[in-house]
Amino acid sequence: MRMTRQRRIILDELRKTKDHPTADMLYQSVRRHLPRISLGTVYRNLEILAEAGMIRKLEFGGASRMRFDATVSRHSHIRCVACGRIDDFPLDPDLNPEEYTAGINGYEVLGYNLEFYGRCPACKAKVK
Amino acid sequence: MRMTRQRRIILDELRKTKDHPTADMLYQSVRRHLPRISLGTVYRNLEILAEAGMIRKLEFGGASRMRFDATVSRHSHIRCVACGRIDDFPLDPDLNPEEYTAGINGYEVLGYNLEFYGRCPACKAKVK
DNA sequence: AAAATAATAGTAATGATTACTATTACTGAA
DNA sequence: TTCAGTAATAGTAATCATTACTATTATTTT
Ligand SMILES: [Mn+2]
Ligand SMILES: [Mn+2]
Ligand SMILES: [Zn+2]
Ligand SMILES: [Zn+2]
Repeated sequence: MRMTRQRRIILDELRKTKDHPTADMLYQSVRRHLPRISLGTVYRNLEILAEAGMIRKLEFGGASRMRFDATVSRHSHIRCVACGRIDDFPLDPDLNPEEYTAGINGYEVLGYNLEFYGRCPACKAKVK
Repeated sequence: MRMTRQRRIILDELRKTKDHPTADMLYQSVRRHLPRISLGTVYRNLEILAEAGMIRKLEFGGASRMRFDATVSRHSHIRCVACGRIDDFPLDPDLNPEEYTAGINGYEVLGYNLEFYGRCPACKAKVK
């Protein structure tokens, strides 16, 4: 993977913020450094950087757009139901989701979504 | 809310299955009873039924399409990473997510996503 | 029955993401 | 230092699930 000027700046801009910007938000800030970059390049590089494990791609249920995160260590998020803002939500491995009542990051916690992923019986059987 | 023929059949078809069909899958099965129904009507009624609390609308991170569920009581789901199939995943309120290692529904559990929602400090301040 | 209202079928628009393509930039031998 | 091979880019078009629009039809109320 070549670290092109475009790729470098996209990564730097993402690392600058504690937000979890969309591709388009990132496109806007990268454009201040590279006015001729295209949105497609931003998408492609975010995908490649995520693939390489240098950033994380976040897709929330209910929200239409993907978000990107420079923090790759495992953590959860909390989304404001009013404005859509997304903040980090550090997990305590000893707590179950019901027990997070304290207002982390100043948020009022209203609820959570928990979904699992895995391999179904049929797909397990197929490839072993 | 009028219980039209279309709305009734959409609800019935959803209740017939333990799957978590997309709007289009439902559209296909409803069409066997009402060949002239439009996809827009299916979407609109699913929205209205969800609003009324008669069904649940599910939106998973990573999956592009919304899913619908006739079971309205609180439960989680597990998605097969290979084929996209979605099954119910009953939650034990005393367990934290890490502890679901046993293969529920015959699934091999690979991981989970946990996201919270609430109101951020700014939005809390705004409307009280 | 007439008027008011709700819902529908069919179609168009939306919008985020992905795909395509001709051009440009980098790389690493000869 | 060429020069071929490859990777990446800018710009644009396509995709596709969902939503919006609109003229018509169905149901309820008066
Ligand atoms: Mn984060
Ligand atoms: Mn379910
Ligand atoms: Zn907010
Ligand atoms: Zn499967």
